[in-house]
Amino acid sequence: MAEQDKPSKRVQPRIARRKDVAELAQVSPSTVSLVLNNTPGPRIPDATRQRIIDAANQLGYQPNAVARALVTGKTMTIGVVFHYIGNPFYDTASSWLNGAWSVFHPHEYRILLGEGDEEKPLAGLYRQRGVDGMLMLVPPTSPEDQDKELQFMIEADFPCCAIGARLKADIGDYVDTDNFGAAKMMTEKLIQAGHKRIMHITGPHLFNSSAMDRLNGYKQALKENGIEIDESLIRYGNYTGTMGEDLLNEAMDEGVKFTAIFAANASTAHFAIKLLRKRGLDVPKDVSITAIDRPYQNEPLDYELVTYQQDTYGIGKKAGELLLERIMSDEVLPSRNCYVEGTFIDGNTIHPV
Amino acid sequence: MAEQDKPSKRVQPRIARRKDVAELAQVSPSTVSLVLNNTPGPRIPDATRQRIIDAANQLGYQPNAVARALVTGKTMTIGVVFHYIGNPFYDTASSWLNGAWSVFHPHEYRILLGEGDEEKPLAGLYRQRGVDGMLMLVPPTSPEDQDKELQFMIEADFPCCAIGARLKADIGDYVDTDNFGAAKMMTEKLIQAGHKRIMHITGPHLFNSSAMDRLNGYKQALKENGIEIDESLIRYGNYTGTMGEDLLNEAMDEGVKFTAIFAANASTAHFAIKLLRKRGLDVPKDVSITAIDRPYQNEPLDYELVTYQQDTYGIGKKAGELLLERIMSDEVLPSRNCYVEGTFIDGNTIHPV
DNA sequence: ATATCTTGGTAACATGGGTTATCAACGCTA
DNA sequence: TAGCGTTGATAACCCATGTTACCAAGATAT
Repeated sequence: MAEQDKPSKRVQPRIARRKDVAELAQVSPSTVSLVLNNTPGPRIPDATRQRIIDAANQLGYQPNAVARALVTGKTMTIGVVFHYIGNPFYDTASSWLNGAWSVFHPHEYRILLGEGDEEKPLAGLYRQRGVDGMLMLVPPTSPEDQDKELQFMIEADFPCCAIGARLKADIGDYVDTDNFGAAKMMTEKLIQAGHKRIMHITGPHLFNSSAMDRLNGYKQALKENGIEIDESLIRYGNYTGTMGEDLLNEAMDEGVKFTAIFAANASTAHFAIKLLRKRGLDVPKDVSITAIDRPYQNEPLDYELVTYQQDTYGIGKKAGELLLERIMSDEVLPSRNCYVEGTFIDGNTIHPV
Repeated sequence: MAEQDKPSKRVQPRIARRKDVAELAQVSPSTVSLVLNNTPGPRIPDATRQRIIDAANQLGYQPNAVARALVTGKTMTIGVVFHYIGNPFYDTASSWLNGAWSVFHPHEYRILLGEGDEEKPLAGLYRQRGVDGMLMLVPPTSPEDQDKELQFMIEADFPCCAIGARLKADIGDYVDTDNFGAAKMMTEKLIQAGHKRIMHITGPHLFNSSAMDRLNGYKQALKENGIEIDESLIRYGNYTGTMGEDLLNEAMDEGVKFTAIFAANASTAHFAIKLLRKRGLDVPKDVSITAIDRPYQNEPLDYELVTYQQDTYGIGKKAGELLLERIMSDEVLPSRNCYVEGTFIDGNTIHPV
């Protein structure tokens, strides 16, 4: 039987290894490590140091990150897990990422985009030792699955930070907007303008803590102002504009009376306004609207929503800081909750009753 | 001198290694590899196989990705290098990413976000052996630096794909919109409506091939229609809306006459329209506008731009496919250029002269 | 009984670099 | 000259895996 040749591989010019540098500089590989890593302790005279540094430069040597990760146990990589309905990466992700990036980049940490897989959403990155910490934006699975998946990470006190939704499991930190407070404030703005029949189109409150918090903030505002909660005014949505539109349509067809809407998020508000107009109503004359976040940040639309704009960049940054601290720390830090303040935008979508 | 204790580390429950599985299954570590990787050749009876699989499940074993990468030389990671003025990740990045993701995810490739560092933009990821291939969105440095930085990768035929701008260096593939064709088409739309004095606000044409191609497309359209190129109508911008606004302002202050604008990108168009309105002009009655791309994809604004919408998801997907093919292939593939078709949007920003 | 084949599996090496115990050579002192 | 400290560096081990050459034991053929 003829021995089979290996398939011919791309011919790659050998990338310099420690050994190559060592040979060129006439020292042992260990010495190269000692010098290039500036390891304290061993005394290497400047002449030798320089010889090694020159050799390294000449060869364009950079230590193999994989080998280094194997021996140090640190990959210098942060896993970022995004999840959104049907879309691993969604629009606003970029400002979160930029915030986190601003923290990690100076420390030479890289960002690895997460699994996005329904079956093994998180554990993979951790159990395969691929990352040193994890930033989670929106829990990837239902609460039950989470617990199972997160079990490994919890037991290991694996450095984690959740953004935009609290994890059910008590693991790592949580950074977000004060959704409860923001929702309460946005509802109060309507109440202060004299509104009493305020509809709330919610987010997926069963699976997402921010949606739940906003719903509770809405209820609290009503309570504190002596307005009875009318369940027919609460429409359970999922943060998508189309769903919000359908719910509103339905409510109006049912003949539910209201003079204002507090929408759980920007997209819901945007589509609600579109629908109201389509049905011949004026915003805000006929219906006032507040929300959380604003469609198309920083850009003028033909209305200016009264809203509470989350500081997504700030949230990403803060989350990065907490996570980095957690990674650096030798001790197990307690879980921390952290709210990043947003901005109230006083638009033109409220009209006094 | 008292011997110093190592700082106490987080106590982590030991993550199962191959060795642990081997012990539990009463076999050698090698056998574990053979079974779990389904290595062809060695004959392991089903009973033993099952014992190993059970042990692995029981321990939640997943092979250490780092060790595996070291020995195989494949990290199963794609580097994605984004660069934009001041912003490592910009808004539309998400659709590119989603396109690329749709290709890589099924093959178990992960995405590592690139350097974003002016000094060592690309070489790091490659030379440190961190990634198996690279997707580059917008060249990170000036053309000169690129050549120097890319030298290593070129010599190695390192799998690369550029998106949104050709690299000067001949390395890997290039996927983009047909910028020349699109620009020509958008200029022709204006010409067909009778316009002859058409201003073009460009992108950074000295550093970015897409901006250059669009400029050339604009010129070509004029030429083919017998319209002389008037340099005072070409304003050299950089794709940012604010810059475009300034340039337009300047041109108008200079008293340059024009009846239409072909804007190099969406942001430029958007800000141009805002400025024109601010200066009391109507779009399109006084000034017609076309562009490439549309501000705020998929959402209605109070105008509908006549534009050529790039298929960013498609570009990301195509780039992913070419890159993957390149990574999988043992041979050195020739450089390929590939245009992904976009969509013409027939808006309302053209008015016949 | 001996040679040969098959089955089932393992030992050993390689990957590239961090870390530490150790060591040779040299100069100085008693 | 022996003993000792210092300087300058290195050999050896470790990380967790993939891979291949090899081997022991039993079965079969001669």
